[in-house]
Amino acid sequence: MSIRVLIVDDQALVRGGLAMVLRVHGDIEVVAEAGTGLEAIEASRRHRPDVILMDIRMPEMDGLEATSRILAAADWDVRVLILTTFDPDEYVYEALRAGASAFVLKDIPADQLAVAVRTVADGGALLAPSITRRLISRFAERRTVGPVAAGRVERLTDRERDVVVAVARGSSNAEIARELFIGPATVKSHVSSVLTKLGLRDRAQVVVFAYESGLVEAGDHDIGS
Amino acid sequence: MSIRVLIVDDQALVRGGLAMVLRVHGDIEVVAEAGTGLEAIEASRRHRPDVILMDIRMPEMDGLEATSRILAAADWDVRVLILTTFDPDEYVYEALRAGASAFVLKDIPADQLAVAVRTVADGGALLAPSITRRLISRFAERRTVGPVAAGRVERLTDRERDVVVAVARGSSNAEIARELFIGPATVKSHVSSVLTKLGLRDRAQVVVFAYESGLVEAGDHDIGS
DNA sequence: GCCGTTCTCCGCCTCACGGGGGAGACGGGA
DNA sequence: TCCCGTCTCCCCCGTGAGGCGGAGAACGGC
Repeated sequence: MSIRVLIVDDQALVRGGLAMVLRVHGDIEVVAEAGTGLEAIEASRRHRPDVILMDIRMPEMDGLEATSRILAAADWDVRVLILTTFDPDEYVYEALRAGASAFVLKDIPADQLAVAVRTVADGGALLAPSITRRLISRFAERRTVGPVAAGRVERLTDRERDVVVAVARGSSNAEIARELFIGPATVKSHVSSVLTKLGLRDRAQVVVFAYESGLVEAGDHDIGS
Repeated sequence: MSIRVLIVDDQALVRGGLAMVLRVHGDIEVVAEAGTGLEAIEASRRHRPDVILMDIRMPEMDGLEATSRILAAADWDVRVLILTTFDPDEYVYEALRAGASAFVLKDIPADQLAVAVRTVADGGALLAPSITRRLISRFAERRTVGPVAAGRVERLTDRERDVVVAVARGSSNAEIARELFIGPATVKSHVSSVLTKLGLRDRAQVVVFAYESGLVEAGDHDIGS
């Protein structure tokens, strides 16, 4: 059971090179090639590949757009591996949002490319080391050194932190009072000292602070219930 | 110039195996081994390795704690590669926050481990495919399907979105008016329609909405200037 | 014992915020 | 042509929010 691959790149030479590199592996089969985003959509529908090697910069429709369209319309199991020359941030994040499973640079060694294809086909994901680095640091800075925020969170007392978290859920003072089993006046005084200690103006800024400092994280809770 | 590696694992057999696997590569040199977190700190200080292969579960002090302590105290260039058996979420995120450059599972093929060590030593980062997958999906879901938020953002007009973003930076109505070159009354009416359309109560909840829906993201801007 | 911190709560005052309602201008679509 | 959505702006009014000042109780350290 070989891995069926579709190669998408506007340069025929690149397509040929990739196909040649992959064909030497017995478990990988290049079933089609495409030179534009539109062709990629058409080819993927007809050949139903397991993995698509997708370039980004292409005429007619770029690889990111093609990726989201293919994934949105696919009724079979297909994964997209973005293969590009440069690694500008926007592309990476857009690609991940588009649903790509991998983002590797074209300077990848030939044997590593086959590994990447297998990894993706197996349901895994894979990023170029430099990109992984950025993604990690972007993720890691969340809880560690929020910009101005850092170094001020610890000045808050436990109770004040409770209040901040509640405020960051969108609760009013009265609601917070009920949640924490204290009087509304107490909530107000906690909020006041929080505002003073953090140099903020109102509860809206407290919410911003909570997210930026990592005290709460997007996805932690719901809104609008 | 070989890569100097410190191996940290509480099981001597595992340490030996890893050392053996790595030693066959001419460019990698195992300079020391440690069996606990405390030993790891001591050994890293003495041998100043380029890369540390770090297990998580260990007596005395676990690998995550040891990682952050080593990285915090290090005055030379050292990177940590977390090498563990399982892949529970908490560990991954804690490891990334602790400053690890890589997180790979022990079922990694021997030759891939050497690749991982070289990647990390080169300043890159690397995650096990399954973990990359989770990190990506965790990242991707931000802008796509914010819980209740999703499906409501698009009901906002362009101008209303502008206002929401401004509110989510912690701006007051007067400030937003200056930022957008419109009257304060106009800002109020935009904010009002936003509150109505989204079923929210006040601007604090708008901030929550903005973060939860991905309209703004932690790290996008500063607070407290 | 005294002092500092934290948590709890009270009042008073001011004002930005948000609801309600209305209105004129512009542009696109029926 | 008329209608609708959007953007702009205005009024009044009630209230929640936040600043300021004060106070008592519990706890722990000196």
